[in-house]
Formats: sequence, C-alpha cells, structure tokens
Amino acid sequence: MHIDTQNGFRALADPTRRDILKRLAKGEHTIAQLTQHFDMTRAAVKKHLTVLSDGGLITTRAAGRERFNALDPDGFAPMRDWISFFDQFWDDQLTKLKDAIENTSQKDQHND
Amino acid sequence: MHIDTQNGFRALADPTRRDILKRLAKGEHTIAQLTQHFDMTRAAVKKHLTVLSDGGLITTRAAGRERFNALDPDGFAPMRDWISFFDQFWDDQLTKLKDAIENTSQKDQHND
DNA sequence: TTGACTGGATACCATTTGGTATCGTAATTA
DNA sequence: TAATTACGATACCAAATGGTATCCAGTCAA
Repeated sequence: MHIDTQNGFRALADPTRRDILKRLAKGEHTIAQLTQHFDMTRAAVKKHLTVLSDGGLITTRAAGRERFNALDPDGFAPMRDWISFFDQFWDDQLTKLKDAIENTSQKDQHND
Repeated sequence: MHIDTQNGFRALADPTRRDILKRLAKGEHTIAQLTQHFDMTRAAVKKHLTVLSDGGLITTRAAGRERFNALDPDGFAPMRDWISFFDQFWDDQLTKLKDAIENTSQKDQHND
C-alpha cells in the first residue's frame, strides 16, 4: 500500500520544488515567470514541474503559447494522511508526559 | 526558512525508510531485527537509519552491544505543518465548489 | 511571412543516492 | 581466553538526480 505516496513524497524532497509550490500558492505561474525567481535555467525548472506533476501536486492549463501551472491542493492529502498516522504516537508521548507530571506533583495547577 | 524540513522530507522520500517508520511504530527494533524484513544488507538498513536520524524521525538507545531504534514522533511535526499550509487552498476549492452549486441551484438542499 | 517569444525534448555532465563487500570494535558466551 | 554476536565505518559501484546546453515546434506580432 501507499505506492501512490511515492511520487508525492519524492516531489516534496527538493527545496526548489517546495519553493515552487509556495509560489504557486499565490497564483498561477508560467515557467518563464517561475524561472525569474530561481538561479537556474528554464529547462531545470521544467524538470521540477514535471516531478511535481507526477506527484499530483500541480496542474497545467494551456492558453495560447503559454502554459499556466497551478496548485492541485488535493494532491497533498495522501502525504498529509500518511504523516498523520504518526500523530497518535505524539499523543501517546503527551499522555505519558501528562501521567508523569501528575504522578510527581499531586497539586493540579491550571495555569493556561 | 524551512531548512529544518529538508532532512525530514528527504528521509520520507524513500519507500524503505517509510516502511521502517511503520515498523518502528509497533515498537523499538535493532538493526538486525529490521534487516530481517528487508531484502538488503544490514549496512544498507544502517544507512537508512542514519538518514532517518538526520531527519529527526528516530532516536537510538544503546543497551549493551544492542542499539534500539525508536520513533521520534515530534520529528514529524515540521513536515506535517508544512503540508498543512496548503490545506487552506483545499478549503478554497471547497468554497468555490459550494458557491458554484449554490449559484446554479437556488434550492438549498441539506443532505449530509 | 518573417521574426520573436513561449515552451517541450533530448543529449550530456557532475553529484548524490541506494546498495554491497569488507574490515574493525565492543560485548556476550562457551 | 577464544569464538561469536551486534554493530559501525569505509571503500566501492550502478543508477538516479539536478543541472546545462542545444535544438525544435507552436503562437503571436510586425
């Protein structure tokens, strides 16, 4: 299972791609527009966009000779869900901590 | 910013490492125990554990000649938070869809 | 219809990555 | 003490990755 998360996690593993996603969060961008913000060629940016597309994190809309890249918010769900699985262990830690505190001091202080 | 998520996202990008995390979710494991479940050498598993440790996702406890590897649930928070930033766009999509539906049919149906 | 501007495709390169094989070291046990 | 077990470290290899340079195909404007 979770084969479908592979391309997604791979897409998120590169800082340039995460930066691209943050920029697309502000609205659609063409490759040329994105390339302005990075110290690399258009071809390199294009490769990153392909990886992001494979991960299901972006979509592309063609208009004339331009191609607008946009976020695909649904694409984040598999990774978010995968990570959320581990929240229960964080909760367990919290519970343990809470138990430890309650066992050391009987006084129940309600400060924030 | 978000330099601290780099090692974490990198750690999650490999299916073997995600599998290791799932197994550690069931409890501590030594390298030898983990290696039994994978078709690779102990050295390869060790490398994965190093990457996971760099990502802050696991901790190691030494006991005699054994070293028990365990989840570090806190380590998932940076990635979970980073991804959660994009939840707002998923909500926006829902809002747009909701608006579109309400504009096309005046009748307000309250089915679930 | 030229030209100029958008972007895709590919060949190529250096580095990183996932893996093995091998050796060394500390801890257990016969 | 000697052999075994559990692990770390390192050198090495093939493949994937991030990047460039280059060429090619549409599309728009003069």
